[in-house]
Amino acid sequence: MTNKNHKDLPGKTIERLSQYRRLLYNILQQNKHNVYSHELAALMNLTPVQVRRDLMLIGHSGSQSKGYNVKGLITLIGRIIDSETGQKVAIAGLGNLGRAIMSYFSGKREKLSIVAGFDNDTQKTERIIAGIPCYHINKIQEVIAKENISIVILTVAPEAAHEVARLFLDAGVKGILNYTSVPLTLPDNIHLEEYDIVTSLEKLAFLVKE
Amino acid sequence: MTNKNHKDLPGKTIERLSQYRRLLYNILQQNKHNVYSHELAALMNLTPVQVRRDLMLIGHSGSQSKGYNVKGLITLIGRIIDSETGQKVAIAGLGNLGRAIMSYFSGKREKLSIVAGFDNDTQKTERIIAGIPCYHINKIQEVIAKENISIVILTVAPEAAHEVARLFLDAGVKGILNYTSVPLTLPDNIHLEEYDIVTSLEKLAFLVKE
DNA sequence: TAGATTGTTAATCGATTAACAATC
DNA sequence: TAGATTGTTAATCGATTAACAATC
Repeated sequence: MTNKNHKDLPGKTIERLSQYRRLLYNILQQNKHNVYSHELAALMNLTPVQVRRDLMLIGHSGSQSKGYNVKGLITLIGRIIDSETGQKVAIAGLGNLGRAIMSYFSGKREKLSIVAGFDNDTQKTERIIAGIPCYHINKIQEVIAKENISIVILTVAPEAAHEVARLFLDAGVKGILNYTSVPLTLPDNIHLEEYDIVTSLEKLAFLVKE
Repeated sequence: MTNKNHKDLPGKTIERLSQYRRLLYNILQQNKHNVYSHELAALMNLTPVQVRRDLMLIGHSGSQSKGYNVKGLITLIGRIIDSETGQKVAIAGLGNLGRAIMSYFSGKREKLSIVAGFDNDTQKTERIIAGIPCYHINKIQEVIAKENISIVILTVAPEAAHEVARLFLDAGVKGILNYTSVPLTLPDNIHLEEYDIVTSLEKLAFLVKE
């Protein structure tokens, strides 16, 4: 049964859809037009059942003889996770991490592009880094409105995290990807993803020492 | 009841312990020696119950009048997640992301230190970056053994991910923190944490567009 | 005593996996 | 028909939250 309401797809399924798509592009480049659930599963370290269940949830069906059609699946995933009109992203904080993300993303996703960088250090602003124009943070309001930016990636220093987040919220941003080590508390209508490098390294260290 | 067997603490609890500890250090710096579960919860965007349950699982008890003792809790968390002797970490890939992590970590954790960087570009190796000596990847075996490094952070290009991971496994590393966008398949006795920036940004974009 | 808090079990929620029918 | 595969429900597992007793 097709699940028309993509809003209520499990969060983990959404994450995997993003990863399936990337692998599917690779598969297509190898001129392979169909793929079995166990092949995708092996590539992603999952069980074939989980792959089939994810595809069931988005209403993509395959054939027992040939598996799933790669192009069709790429298209469907795009219809689900991409926005039709495209979404624009800003980066706050142009240190090593900010620049790493900038150059990593540069031109990768059609529907999701980083279009502005911000920093409070004038040495780093009013110029173009990795193809992306960079501004002083006192231009947040102006640039966010003009470019219609809906998402910001926070890579600022911990001390500045709360304040900078607030500036972007006031400017109208709807989602924050928080790479500072400071947990943020945001209004309910703002979406938040947080990731903390220290935490994941400490967790791994805990697992390794056992 | 004290859970002596820290091995089977829930993974999510381990992650939160790392974050509690960081906040507790801040609290201590403000000369606050006790903290209530609702205070910690507010700082981390959790419910007080969840905080209390985590602390129950590690066997730390508080007082109804004063809450939890900050120093005692820091010490206990350290006993659980740190290794007594300390653990050493290498970074593979000295691009923007690798360097961001290096400078971020530099001297932050006593029991967990990044002691070597590796790259295949000789321009970036045989020198010291952010206080950390950097070597050509043909020295992996030698350096990992000499320094007794048990964890590697992978920030290499996607094409190189599998090959480089293998080199480190062969050299005896026990855990991999994978920041390449390539999912890795590893032997059961090797611990793995993966994080993919593109996936989290795409997930956030999906949530925002709804 | 009333109010605030900790500590703990049971219930719920979310995600994965087992089991198996249906199809090629 | 036998074997491999997809599709789907039910069972299980893991994590969070609700409920409440105990204590200061």
